[in-house]
Amino acid sequence: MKVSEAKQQFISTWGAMGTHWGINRTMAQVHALLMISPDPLNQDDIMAQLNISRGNVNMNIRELIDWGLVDRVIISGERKEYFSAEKDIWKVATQIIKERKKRELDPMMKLMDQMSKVEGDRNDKEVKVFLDTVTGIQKFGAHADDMLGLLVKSDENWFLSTVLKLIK
Amino acid sequence: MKVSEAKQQFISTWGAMGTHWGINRTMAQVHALLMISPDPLNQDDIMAQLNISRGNVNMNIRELIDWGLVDRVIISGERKEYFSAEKDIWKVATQIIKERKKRELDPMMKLMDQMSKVEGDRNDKEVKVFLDTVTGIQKFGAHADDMLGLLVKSDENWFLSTVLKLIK
DNA sequence: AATCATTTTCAATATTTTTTGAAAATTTTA
DNA sequence: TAAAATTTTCAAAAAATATTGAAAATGATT
Repeated sequence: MKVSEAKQQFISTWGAMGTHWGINRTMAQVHALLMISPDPLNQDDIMAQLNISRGNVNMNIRELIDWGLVDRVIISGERKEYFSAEKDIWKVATQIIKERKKRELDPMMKLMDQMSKVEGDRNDKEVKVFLDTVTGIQKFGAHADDMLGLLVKSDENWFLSTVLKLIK
Repeated sequence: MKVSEAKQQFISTWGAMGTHWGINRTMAQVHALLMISPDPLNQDDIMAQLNISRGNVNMNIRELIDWGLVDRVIISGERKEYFSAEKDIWKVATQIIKERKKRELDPMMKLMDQMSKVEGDRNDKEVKVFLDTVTGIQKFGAHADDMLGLLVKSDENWFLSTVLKLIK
């Protein structure tokens, strides 16, 4: 496989993967493109490479910056804005996990807290099953939280790799 | 908050959460409804509770069965089919993780393997950055795999909770 | 085997999400 | 400060996705 071909494939796959994870296909493609670009790109570069409109590039880039996955880069002597993506995949993952936790897990857990205070007779089967589900999610959430923290740290932790293999 | 109100809220939140994770809103709602239902429900029950058509219920139930999250239940004396969802949230999570790994992570890693064999000069910056990205994803994927295995097992493993807290 | 009950399918429709592109806003240059 | 370059916005159009509902298929009962 040639490099140019492989790059196309990479971008397209990363985009498809994005849709499975609740991320806009184009946003994921822009991200992929920037990850494998040795140098920062500007809006026109991205438009040309992905065959999409200026407005589309602009919106998705903004979103990527919002997620902390892409940075604006100033190139001296250049008038246009350039963009580059974090290339260390660990940092990318860490960033995504942090954001999703903040945007999704935290609010969900807050809601579960409220729901666990629901009024009703605990001997009622309806109420019991509902509360059990809520409590289960709460416990799971706390654990998942620890787990994600662990994933983020495990890269740098020599001890952990050993433990992981051991338990597996 | 009253139970009926809380249930509605739960279903709606679980549905919204689903869309963030690449899951059809209705499918997530049906799942939520079944999780908090003390007894199995049939198609008509689900239609009534969620205000959706028969065809829609049918398709989403089938998908949930496909994911291993819902089971058909035979109720003796009843002619209709009934459905129930796994209520242990750990089993639910385990099942989802297993399925997503199989459907998404595994094929992605296979593709990365192919891409790592791309032809081209490794001194070329273009090629180098591309290969570094691919390699990074491969390493991350392997690690994430271990990690998911760990998450799945950690529920039953007394030792792990300690380690988790320790490292945090 | 005919009738009734239930489930499944799928073309048509509705809804949601994404994309476009031109106008407006902003920034830079002269 | 006017003109040129660039970025941003957002209403309208296009595309993708989800939903409906009625007809067909399947299964159960008499």
